[in-house]
Amino acid sequence: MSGKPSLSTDSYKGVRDFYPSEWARLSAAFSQVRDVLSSWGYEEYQASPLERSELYESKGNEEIIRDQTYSFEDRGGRRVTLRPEMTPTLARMVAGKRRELAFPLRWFSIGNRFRYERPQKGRLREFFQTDVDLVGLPEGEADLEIVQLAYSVFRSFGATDKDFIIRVNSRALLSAACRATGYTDEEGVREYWQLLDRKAKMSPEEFALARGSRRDPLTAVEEATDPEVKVEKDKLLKIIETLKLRGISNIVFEPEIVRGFDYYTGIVFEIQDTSPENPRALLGGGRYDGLVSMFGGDPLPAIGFAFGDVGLMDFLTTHKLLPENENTPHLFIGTPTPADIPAAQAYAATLREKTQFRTFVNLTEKSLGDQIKDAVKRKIPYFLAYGSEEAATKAVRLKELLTGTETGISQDIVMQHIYTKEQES
RNA sequence: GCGGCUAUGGUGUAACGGUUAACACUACAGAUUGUGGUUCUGUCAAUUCGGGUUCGAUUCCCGGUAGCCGCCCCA
Repeated sequence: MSGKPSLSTDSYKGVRDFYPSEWARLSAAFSQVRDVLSSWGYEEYQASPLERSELYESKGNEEIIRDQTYSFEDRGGRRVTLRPEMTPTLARMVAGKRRELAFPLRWFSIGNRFRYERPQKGRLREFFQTDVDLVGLPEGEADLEIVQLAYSVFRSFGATDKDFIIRVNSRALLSAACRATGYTDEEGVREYWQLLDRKAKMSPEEFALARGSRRDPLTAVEEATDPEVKVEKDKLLKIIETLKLRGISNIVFEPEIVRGFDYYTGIVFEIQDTSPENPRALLGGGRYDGLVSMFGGDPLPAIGFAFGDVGLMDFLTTHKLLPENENTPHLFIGTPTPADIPAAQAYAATLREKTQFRTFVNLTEKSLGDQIKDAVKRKIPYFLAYGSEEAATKAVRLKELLTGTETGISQDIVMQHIYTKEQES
């Protein structure tokens, strides 16, 4: 390359390229998540990232839509938004077929989300998120299952209860506390919640100053003298108690957590990393009983949670829990001369035929020595040369590149040999 | 949207107001034409972009862009 490149190889601002080794790690984590969710009977669904803009606007707060999503007009004059979150899509899909679906639904989806924001730590313009929802059941056992499921996902990676903490609160409790302290107007309540959301970043004095002279709803939660507050608080404490009895030791009542979404109506919760380097919420969720009815019809209760890939990978890295995944081919089949390629390809085909065996044939004109170098560089564990000699004798010399040992065996048992070796290690 | 810091080959670093911008790794080629890793030799490859100061700028100044960090926001 000489001179200046006319075209940048950088990815677009705030999005990532995943080269095979990186994608292998991420997709291994996704597989793990899929396995756990499937084992609980949750079914995967998928939808396009393109949505009509109204889907997000109908929840209010137009500023967010305008400033913080990728929105544009298509050639037919339709306003389009790249989905910033999955829940409205889920609600739309559920509402669209509510007469034919078998409730309760246990659904999940793993896919990309887009937010037009300034990229910074843990926040990108495109990220992958797993959304898990249980639709059609009112508060009760469904709430317990969803929290248990979130816990199980993290535990399945090998995390212990010390690695993370589940913080639980209730929107119903917060609402009752606000009413009890005289926050009657919706706007005032929302302002207070936003303030509460930031409380962790503020000093107590700053918080008191920002709150003004009114009585703090958190005090009402603490005292629980108001009957309505007491009912909600007892209900929440009971849930936490039950979850502890079911083996979740790292769950706490945290009256300050709010979660950002407006549509939450009941329990809200988040999972936080306990390591000091990674103080962000890794997973968030809650009950949203009103969302589906925005599409008409009776309210349909639902509860769910979501977690992003960035936080998850940070968590797994800091706690050394990254699952191993090998996308790497098992075997490099070298060819002494280009004329050997057809025979080698035919042999490779027989190796692939019955299993997921990952192998390919050298198509370059490099010498066998260079082909081996190539295989080493690609971190491929096995190498064999396939040429006229092997085609005639039906025997190959299988080379284990890590140790340098070479085994002369019948070409029919190569796969078996490699699998046996892998099981031993 | 606001603020701070940063920007040198593909990667990680170095240096300087003045001739060929250094080193390591990587890549590529060869020593080595049916069996690698070591070693040796060689080659390719960079001062983010625009403007200013200056005899001269990669270096100093301003702006753009990008990255990181913080704020706002997090629906």
